[in-house]
Amino acid sequence: MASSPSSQRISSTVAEAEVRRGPWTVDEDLTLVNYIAEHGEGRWNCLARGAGLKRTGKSCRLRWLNYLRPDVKRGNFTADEQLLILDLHSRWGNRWSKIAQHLPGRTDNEIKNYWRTRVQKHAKQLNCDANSSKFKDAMRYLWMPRLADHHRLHHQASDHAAMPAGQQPMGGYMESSGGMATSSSGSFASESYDGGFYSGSFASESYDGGFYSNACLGETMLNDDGNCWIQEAGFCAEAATDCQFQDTELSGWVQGFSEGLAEDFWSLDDVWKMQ
DNA sequence: AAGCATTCCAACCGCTAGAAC
DNA sequence: AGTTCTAGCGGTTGGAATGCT
Repeated sequence: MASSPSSQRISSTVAEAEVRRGPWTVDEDLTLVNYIAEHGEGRWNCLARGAGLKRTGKSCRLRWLNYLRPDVKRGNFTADEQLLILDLHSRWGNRWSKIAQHLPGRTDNEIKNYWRTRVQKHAKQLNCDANSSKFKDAMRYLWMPRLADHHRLHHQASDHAAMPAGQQPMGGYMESSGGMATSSSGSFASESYDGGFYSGSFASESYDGGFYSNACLGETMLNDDGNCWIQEAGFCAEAATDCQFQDTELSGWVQGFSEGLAEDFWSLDDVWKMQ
């Protein structure tokens, strides 16, 4: 990222005069990339000195990991990724690096920014905290099913076409036992995520109402290397909105969402626009 | 067209844990 | 055992880009 010198924050003290801060220039990027290509990464302070960069090792490391690494995926999050983030965050909270491990090519910084700018924005619109159980339930019952359903509509045909020949659906991916904690177990190995639809990922361990496992999990199939393919998503937005929530307060609240905010937050167009 | 507000994201900061000495 | 160094994490900020009036 090039920038004009005037826009760069330069340290003022004599001791720090040699340390550059602020946006990286193209030259700096090239220097760092070339140096790492030749010497490898690690020992960042030594690396910074060795490369002749007037940056801290910390700054070099961050630049490399978040921007220059060849496998960094850029661009908007896909529906798959959004679903995964929502689910993983409901499980682990702000464990960004842990969440990022399940999204190949995405950095913790990017996921963190996504959460803060997109998800928390919606929470604010809804006048609740993004970490509140109320908001999490709304995500599970409305946002995620809608995203997943929309995903299904978009990809069903192509997924079918792309499925390896001769493979048959496994039947219910997870048998509902009336509680998500049981039905969700074992479905979340990162290895099983191949960038496709992450079936079985919507369950929250804290949720035991049984609704999600029944209404939301589709039939799946696994390919030879264990990757999970969705065969047919067994739930839809209607299932979610028709659901009778056990919590009457939440039910009314969600109903308010559906009616009052359908054109905004819960609009599929709006959700899809974020991709 | 200009000014203001908002959004988005790269980069920084402080802190912690673990390794090395 | 104590100190220093390094890597990594999560929170925060600055400013460019974009949208709105």
